[in-house]
Amino acid sequence: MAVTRGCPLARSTRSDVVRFRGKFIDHHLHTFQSGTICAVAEIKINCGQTLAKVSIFSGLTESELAFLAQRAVPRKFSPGETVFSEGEPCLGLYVVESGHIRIFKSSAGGREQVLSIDGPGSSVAELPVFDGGNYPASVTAIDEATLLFVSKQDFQALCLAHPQVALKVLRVVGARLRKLVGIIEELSFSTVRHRLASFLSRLARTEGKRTPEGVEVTLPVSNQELASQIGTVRELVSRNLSRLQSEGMLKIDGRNVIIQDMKALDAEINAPE
Amino acid sequence: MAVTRGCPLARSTRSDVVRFRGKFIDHHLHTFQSGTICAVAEIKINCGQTLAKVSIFSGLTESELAFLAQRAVPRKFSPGETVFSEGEPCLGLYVVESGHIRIFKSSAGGREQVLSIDGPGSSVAELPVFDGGNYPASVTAIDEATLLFVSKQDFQALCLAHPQVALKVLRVVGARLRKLVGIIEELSFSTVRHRLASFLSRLARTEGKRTPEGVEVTLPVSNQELASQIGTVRELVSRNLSRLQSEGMLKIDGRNVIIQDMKALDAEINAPE
DNA sequence: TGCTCTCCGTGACAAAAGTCATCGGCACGC
DNA sequence: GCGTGCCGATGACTTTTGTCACGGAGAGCA
Repeated sequence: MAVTRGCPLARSTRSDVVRFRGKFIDHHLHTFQSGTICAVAEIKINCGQTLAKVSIFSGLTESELAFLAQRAVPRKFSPGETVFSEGEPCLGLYVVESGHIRIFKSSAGGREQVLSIDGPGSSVAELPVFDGGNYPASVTAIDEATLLFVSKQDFQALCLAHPQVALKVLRVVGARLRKLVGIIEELSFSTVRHRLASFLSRLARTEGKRTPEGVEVTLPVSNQELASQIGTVRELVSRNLSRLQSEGMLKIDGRNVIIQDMKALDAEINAPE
Repeated sequence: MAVTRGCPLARSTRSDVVRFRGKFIDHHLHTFQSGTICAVAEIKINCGQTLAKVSIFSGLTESELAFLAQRAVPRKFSPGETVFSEGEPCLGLYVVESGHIRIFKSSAGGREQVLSIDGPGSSVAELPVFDGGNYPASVTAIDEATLLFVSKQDFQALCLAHPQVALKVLRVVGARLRKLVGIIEELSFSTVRHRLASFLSRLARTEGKRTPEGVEVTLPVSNQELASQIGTVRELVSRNLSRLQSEGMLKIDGRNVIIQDMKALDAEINAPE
């Protein structure tokens, strides 16, 4: 219960002005009428365009999007600010317009387990909207982020009126479920070393640069955060990274990692046990 | 990779006649016309009634259920028989008519992690139906079980025609997601001892009998299976049970467990770490 | 009766995970 | 320039987890 870890991922860029804005437009404003505040009205103009890009809303007509845009409430968040917390009653879902969010569970002992990191176009909490329960996990903004809030009622109505949307939601949710099952698999069957190797390999594939020395990647986060993402603690990440380095697979320089032996790393992942 | 564990949960009641029946009506028969085989036609009569009891189909009209019943293909399984395996392309979903099924992942090392145990009225694989991917986990029958197979196409059509069904599916899927998140939480944050205590406590609450000695429960499964359910190995379940016993919380007699100190057990669950 | 299987419990280890404490670096703000 | 906080590395331990190997109980079968 102790633990004052501060907000993970939130770094230098803190801005309390924006934070205030975030607080200002709060949860209970989904009954909010557009146009009362200029800045907000302005954001709304973009909503239609943003919404069209969101996978679950693609395929809706112009006017349907407008309908939705009318009802979507934009909320701004500063890095580390919480969108909602595990256990709170679910009022509606969010769509990420810009920035990134972090969905996670936290333990009594102060540890955190990241379930998903999502960027623009993703929707968050599509599911608790339907089963009536509380939010099963917490969500915070990673960077400066704008989310659109859509109330439970509006969204359910939309799904009834447009079965296509419901099918899209199911598709998205399918992906989410796969991700969760993947996490379970890794936690249940593999070691920290495996998970770390797996993380690095994924990173290398998605954004590694080939250099004569090997594939170069930049760790996007601190060891602490990395630990939360692969389900362990800071120290073990540090130690395992060192170990991989001493075994000659990697070369670490701050957050820069050069994977010298990609084969060995991948072999690590499909290792016997 | 070694491991010849035999089929878990499948016990004495094996019947090869039924197994043959199960194989006979196979995956590719969803184009199957009703009436060609008497026995099957007979089962179909019950389909409508069964389907009405399935949560995702409740609320459909008589004729809609009949429509679905026409297309649903019954398949029988013997204990331990596999319904489908992880990685296979998803052809449709199943509804449990009778018996129980076991959804699980297996590791290269031969370990298994149970994701869910479902009984009559549950649907299985609602999700991969929509996102087009393969089945994310394997499913086997636990006991003698009858499942109804509904093809992807039929089900999608149904959802489009009856948005209510889609919403129901979303509700069901919400529950599934919660369960998965719960598993992740337990795996990530707690020890085998915790998970075991948690399992016992749950069991005691749902089907414990009060006796002068304490709450009496019967373990529904072998230690091996229990291990798969809480994400560990046989030996650890055995050892931890013994330890709880030696600490005076339990009294174990075969699969009969008397929880003498329910308070201590629950304290164990919400323990510091 | 003996054979085979599954199930359960355990001892002996080995390996992995996690805790605690310490140290040095770096950025920021006052 | 100095305190404060986050960050990373690492040593020293403890606990937990997992593996291997064995032995014994009990069911089912030929």
